[in-house]
Amino acid sequence: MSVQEIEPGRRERKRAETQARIAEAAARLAGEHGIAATTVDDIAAAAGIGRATFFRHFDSKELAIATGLSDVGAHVLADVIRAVPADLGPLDAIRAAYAHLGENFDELRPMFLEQALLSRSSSVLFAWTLHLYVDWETAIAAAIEPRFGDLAEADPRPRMLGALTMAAARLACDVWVAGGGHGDLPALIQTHLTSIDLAPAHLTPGVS
Amino acid sequence: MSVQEIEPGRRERKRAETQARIAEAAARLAGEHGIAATTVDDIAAAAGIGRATFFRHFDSKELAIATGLSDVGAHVLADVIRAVPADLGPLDAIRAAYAHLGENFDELRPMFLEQALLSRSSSVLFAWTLHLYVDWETAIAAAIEPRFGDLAEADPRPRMLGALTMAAARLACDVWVAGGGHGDLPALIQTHLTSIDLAPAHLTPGVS
DNA sequence: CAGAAGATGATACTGAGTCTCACATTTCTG
DNA sequence: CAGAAATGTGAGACTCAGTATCATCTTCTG
Repeated sequence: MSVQEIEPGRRERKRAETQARIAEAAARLAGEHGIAATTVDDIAAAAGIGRATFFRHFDSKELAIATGLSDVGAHVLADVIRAVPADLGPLDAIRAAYAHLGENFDELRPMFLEQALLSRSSSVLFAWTLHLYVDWETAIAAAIEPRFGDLAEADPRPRMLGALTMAAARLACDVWVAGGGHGDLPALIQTHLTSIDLAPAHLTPGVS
Repeated sequence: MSVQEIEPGRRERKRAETQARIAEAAARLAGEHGIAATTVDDIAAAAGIGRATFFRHFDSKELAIATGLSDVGAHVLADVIRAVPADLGPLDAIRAAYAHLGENFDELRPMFLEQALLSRSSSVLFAWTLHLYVDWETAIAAAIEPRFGDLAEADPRPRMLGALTMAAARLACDVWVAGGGHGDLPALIQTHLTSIDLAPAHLTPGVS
């Protein structure tokens, strides 16, 4: 009850800022000099912290890089989903969010391509990228949950749809990168997302 | 054209055997003493090879452990899918394969639970487990591909369905582990797999 | 059987990740 | 507002993962 009034704790905010600074430095240095040539000491120095502090924020070098690479482009999806008209169903909301994110894709294209190539250049980094995807899955699931009208207790659908969304993004990105980064990535993601038809009518009754 | 006649190369077979021996030793030692307490030297010694040879077979300690953990239970899915009646559609084939694998699940339950807990006990190991899942995705996609009647060039459906299958397995396993490993894991996977209804009719026309 | 190609083990080296400790900063409490 | 408690920080030491090199041995090819 003295200096800080509105804030939700000064420590937490500083911590988040430091974390973002580390991730940004990690991704930038890895992009400039390559992953192998970027040491934790370099990243820590660039972020203005000590080496020990680095590991208090990230479990590994690769996780910091992966976080820095994707903070720019992906975790925002959950926020966009929340901002989309409330009368859209879960899947439609995701599609609308991707459409919204794709609007100024051309500006971001070079950055996206560089990040996609980098995260696929090392299997360690790719593994950590996949680990991050699980976090986003959870975030997406939480964001679309209110849009299910008939949600039972412990309903698997939000999580499954979150996983499906991230899978669509990842596989579409694979195709996009294989094509040299030309082509419309957001549209590719939408194509992937809506490619499979899992209507109950297609299930053969009696199979197990 | 002297001693080896039928074999597909002696080198390749030995290499596969060594790899399996390493993975088995890695998973066993990690299960007995924990991941942190298991060094690459230990694993190499237990597998009867030198330290340098270990890294010629696996990119990391965690990948070897993850491979050893899951070789027992999951990569076989693709083979089972191929063995299932040819007139079943892609999704039905996957469901039938899970049903088949679930038949003697009770015997394997303790092993599955131990492995699931272990792979979730360390975020590094979990990241590498996710990395393996991508390989399985690909294997599953290849196995169900012939079951799509109308497959276009570079059709995303097999890969998407592969990803969906692995997501269902992973998320169901999360729920299963959270419930203490009681409950019917194969049935949980099936529930997850068929939970989301992605019929085209549900897509609102005009949403971007 | 001889040479090519590849696998192996030993060794040395870099750097990731962990731990501990002294010190600084923030938050809590009276 | 002060002092206490809790938490964040950097520095240094240490273990071990992961890489590179080289001599030796095994497997394939003709």
